[in-house]
Amino acid sequence: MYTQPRSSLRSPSSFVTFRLAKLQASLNAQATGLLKANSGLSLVEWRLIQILRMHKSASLSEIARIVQMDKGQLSRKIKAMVEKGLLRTETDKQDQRVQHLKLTAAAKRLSEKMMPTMEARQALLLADISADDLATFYEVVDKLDKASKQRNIA
Amino acid sequence: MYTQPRSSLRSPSSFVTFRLAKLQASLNAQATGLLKANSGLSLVEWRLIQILRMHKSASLSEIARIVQMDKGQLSRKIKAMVEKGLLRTETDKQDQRVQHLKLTAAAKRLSEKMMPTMEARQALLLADISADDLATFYEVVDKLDKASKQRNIA
DNA sequence: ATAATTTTGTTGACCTGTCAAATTGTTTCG
DNA sequence: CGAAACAATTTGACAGGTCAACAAAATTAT
Repeated sequence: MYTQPRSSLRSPSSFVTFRLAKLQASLNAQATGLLKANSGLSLVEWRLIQILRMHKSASLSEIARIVQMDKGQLSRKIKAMVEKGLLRTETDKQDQRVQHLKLTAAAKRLSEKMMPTMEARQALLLADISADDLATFYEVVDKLDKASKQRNIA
Repeated sequence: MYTQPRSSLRSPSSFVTFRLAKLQASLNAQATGLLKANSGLSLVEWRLIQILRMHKSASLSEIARIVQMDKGQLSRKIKAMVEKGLLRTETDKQDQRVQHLKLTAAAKRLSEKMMPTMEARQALLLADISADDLATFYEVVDKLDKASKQRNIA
């Protein structure tokens, strides 16, 4: 017996992706606002700083792999951050193409300063959500992520 | 007794928002690819067409409210879509500022043509997800959405 | 009626995200 | 060695998204 697709597409908002897109926009606006008000950092800058806080030093390509961010965008962003005094670059001794990126003291200070706010935000976001529900949520996110990699449909 | 924040922020990828951002990028790429291959529509065009399929006729401001999209972006997009022959505009009789937007036959044909693919995609995305898990997922999305509207933190 | 306010839509400026081509340095292999 | 293949980064072009200023029309308040 044939059953209707679970979420019929009569309404655009029933597309999973519509809802996620709206959520994403809202989350971005919130984070961008907090960062701007408290540190002057952009969202991308904040993310790069967090990556480098973890990895101490990484090259553009490594970062691109880790966050799945576009190389081109990264290249430009890094250039700007070096000019703003947030990053230092060191050319690799063996391979002169690769630049190792490191945080400057200024970037570390800004990161320290923002961290409580960003953790408070994360806590606020998750406040009403039970551990079980959150686990289920992440499972679904992972499944969607996997399915979204598939490029041949119909 | 104090417990660690549920998701400690040692790793950037533990931010809910990191994961959602990556998922979003992947979903967008998938949809954009399908649309381009099968119809030449952009993602935004597809979304606007779906909104108008539901509402028959709507003004720019109404759409902006429905999808929470920027007025400026909409204005330009609509102009382009009128030029491409996807939309018609009709000036309101009572209020000469408002333009009612309607789909052209061409837009409806394209939408019909794409719909099976987009429904198949939606089905693929949700294939492995139980109804219960999906419900939980949507609940969490709604909670995140609400929390993301809060602008004063810390 | 008319001045002040609000609403609708347009425009300019600017940032982010994606794709592809170009550049430069490194490695592989005949 | 030297040509071809490969990898890291840069650049150009363009779509998407956000913000703020603006003009025109409508509403309201006096």
